[in-house]
Amino acid sequence: MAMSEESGSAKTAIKMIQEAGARATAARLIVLRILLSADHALTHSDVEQAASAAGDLIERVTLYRVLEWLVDQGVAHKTLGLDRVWRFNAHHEAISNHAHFNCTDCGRVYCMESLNPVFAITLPPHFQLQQADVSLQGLCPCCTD
Amino acid sequence: MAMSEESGSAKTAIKMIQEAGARATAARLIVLRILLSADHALTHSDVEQAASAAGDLIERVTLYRVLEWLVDQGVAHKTLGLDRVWRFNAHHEAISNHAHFNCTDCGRVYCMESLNPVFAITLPPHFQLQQADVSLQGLCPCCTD
DNA sequence: AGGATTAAGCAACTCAGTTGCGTAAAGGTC
DNA sequence: GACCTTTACGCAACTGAGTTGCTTAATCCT
Repeated sequence: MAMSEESGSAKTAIKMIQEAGARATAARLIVLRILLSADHALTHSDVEQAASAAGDLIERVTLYRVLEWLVDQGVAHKTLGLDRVWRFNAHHEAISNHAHFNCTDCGRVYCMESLNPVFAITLPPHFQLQQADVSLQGLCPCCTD
Repeated sequence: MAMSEESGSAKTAIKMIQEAGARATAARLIVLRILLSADHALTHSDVEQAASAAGDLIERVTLYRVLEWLVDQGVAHKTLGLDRVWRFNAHHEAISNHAHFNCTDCGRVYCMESLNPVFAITLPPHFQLQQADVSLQGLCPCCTD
């Protein structure tokens, strides 16, 4: 697996991984760099294609494990699209609970980082709330007429 | 496929199907009856097991098609669980947009019918909102210590 | 009851994600 | 810098939800 010379965002990627106290392997750097530079959440195969387009071939299973690992480390997070496919996203700064926007046309998923809606919830008895997510559906900029 | 005698909820099921202007087949009645009597959203295999427990064997593909059909008719609706499995639910009365509660322990999904949170959303430019869903995570009554 | 329409049933398939295990790479130690 | 332990990669085979095509059977309208 060829490692190209480090760019600005790659350094950040290395830092993020090393701060997690783990090995900065080629696959992890490549994947994290791709996630960081994307403007929307990427599927496994999106990442695979992006890597391959850059000349980096990443093995299927490795990619699954890297993505899962990034989520476990808190470096990335994942959302389930309406097509039952996980999509991954990474951010330079830790962001709080935020909404996701699913495009009903192209299927892309966007993180609405600044969108943290406040709403009051009163659950039925014996339900213990841990987290609340907002999922938005509509048309993304690429798909608006 | 054996049809047992009609109970109260089954009549409603028949009505709901006939009002959709379609054939009230055995499979559709059985499935709809099961969905109506459940207190939480059911997976394909939940329905299959419930039917089989009642002595009604429903073919895999038929079940998929019935569930999909019920959703298309607006009689049932479906939500994606965190395990990437669709869960189905039916209600005697049409209910508006509502939140879903995902139990992080047992995986069950509950419709919070009376829970229709209001929140203000301002999207980035060129995003067109069509729908907003709220997904809750936590412990359900079965799983609370 | 008869006949056109529509759904059920079966088999084979797709596709995202997983598991097990042997090999290779990372990074600390001498 | 070479060595060694730990950890990740790579490969193959598997799982399980959901789909598709096509034949047979059931529904229900007249």
